[in-house]
Amino acid sequence: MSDQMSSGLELVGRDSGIPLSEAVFRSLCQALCAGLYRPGDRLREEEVAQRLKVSRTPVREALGRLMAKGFVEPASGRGLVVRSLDAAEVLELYAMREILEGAAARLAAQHASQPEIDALTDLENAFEAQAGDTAEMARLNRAFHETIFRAARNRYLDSALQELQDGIALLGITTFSIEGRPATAAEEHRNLIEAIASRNPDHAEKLARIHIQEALRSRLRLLQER
Amino acid sequence: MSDQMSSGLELVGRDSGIPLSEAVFRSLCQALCAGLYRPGDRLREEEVAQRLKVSRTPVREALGRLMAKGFVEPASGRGLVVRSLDAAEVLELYAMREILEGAAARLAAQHASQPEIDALTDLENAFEAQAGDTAEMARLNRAFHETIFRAARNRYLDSALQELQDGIALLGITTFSIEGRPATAAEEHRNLIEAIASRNPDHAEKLARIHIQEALRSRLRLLQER
DNA sequence: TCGCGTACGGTTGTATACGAAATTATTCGA
DNA sequence: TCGAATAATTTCGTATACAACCGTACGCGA
Repeated sequence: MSDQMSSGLELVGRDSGIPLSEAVFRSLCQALCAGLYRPGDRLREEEVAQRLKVSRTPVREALGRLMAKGFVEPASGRGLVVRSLDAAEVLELYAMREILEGAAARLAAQHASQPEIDALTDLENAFEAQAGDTAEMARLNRAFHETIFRAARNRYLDSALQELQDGIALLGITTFSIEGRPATAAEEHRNLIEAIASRNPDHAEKLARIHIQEALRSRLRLLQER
Repeated sequence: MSDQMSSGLELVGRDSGIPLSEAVFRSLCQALCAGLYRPGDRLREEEVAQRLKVSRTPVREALGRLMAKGFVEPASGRGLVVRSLDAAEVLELYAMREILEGAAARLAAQHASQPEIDALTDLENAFEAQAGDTAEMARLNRAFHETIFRAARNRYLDSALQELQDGIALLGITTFSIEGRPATAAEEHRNLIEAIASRNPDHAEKLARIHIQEALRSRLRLLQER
């Protein structure tokens, strides 16, 4: 634990030569993913500026980017509010993910280099070595999928998938907290790696789509038990 | 022709209650698509601000959004420059479009309402009624595709496809200036409408993918004859 | 003549100040 | 007591001013 947890919302990476607005943006992303701001919460420029001890200008820039990403939306006269994904949007998000992850797996089976395939195996081993640490599992899982994205050799596909991943991170708690989900996901990952390594695009796409469908099942179970 | 062509870059929609930064953003998008700024051109905040007769603040916000869309990129010390798509990127763009348009057509075959199918037919009729006006053909073509996007009932898919369309608009001249391309496209459109109307997802996806592949062929022919 | 260092100009990054619009609270009247 | 109108406050949108950074060009020395 950091000794300066305070009320959260710490300015990240101020030491580096990155612009302040970038640091503010990252801080807000982090705060949103950490659940520091819950959906429906107001997000006022002045308040954020004061908490981060910067002026409104860089805050404004960061909020603009957050709005472009769809994380927050304007609430007439009351500043911005953190958006929440309704049930329909969750379904659409996973439907889109199925399309894109399927396509990425197909392309990865065609274009992945041997080092990339090795990296997938390494990440998967690390993933399975993690027992109960869901946060670390989520991190490794994301790294695994991002490796596939890059292996697909299409920057538009890559950035679209990154966007979706961010949207999922916004949903909060990961599905790996569900009993048995990590083991199932691990097996799906292993099969997918094998399909990619054996250069079988059709099979890779099919397995990736099934993987996302299973992830959706877990997600819905998680949402409904609230 | 407008009587105020001047040197271009007119501030659009200032009368409405939209924020200035939004108006600046639209103006710049328009200018970019119109080829007023060519790839490689510098885009300085101060210069744009003066030409639009606003301060740097809203210009800065607009340029930030343009950068997020990948239309411009920072050139250290020299402001921003308009990005150009190299050959590899064009291929990736169309590959991504094939994936997404295919998925959209599939979903549209499942979810399109009768009014939407009628709208597609109307737009296609209007498209074929246009003889030589390539600009109007491009507009109708985009409306046609956007109707399919919406009919797919997935807002993530829709926004991703809109982004790609913007990227294509950035390429400049449309492929409809090629001899015979409008007629070919029209036939592909008709076949696609029929597949959607007869609720055949597999066929709709296949036809949409072929349509994009043909569009890419035309695009490459256009690029190579420079 | 070539290389290095310094100085200058240009460009963005950030802060602060002002104005407009919308919302909310309060008060007055019925 | 309830409704409507007005005033006050909050919040954003825009402008302007200042500071820091990065290239570039010029000059000096080897």
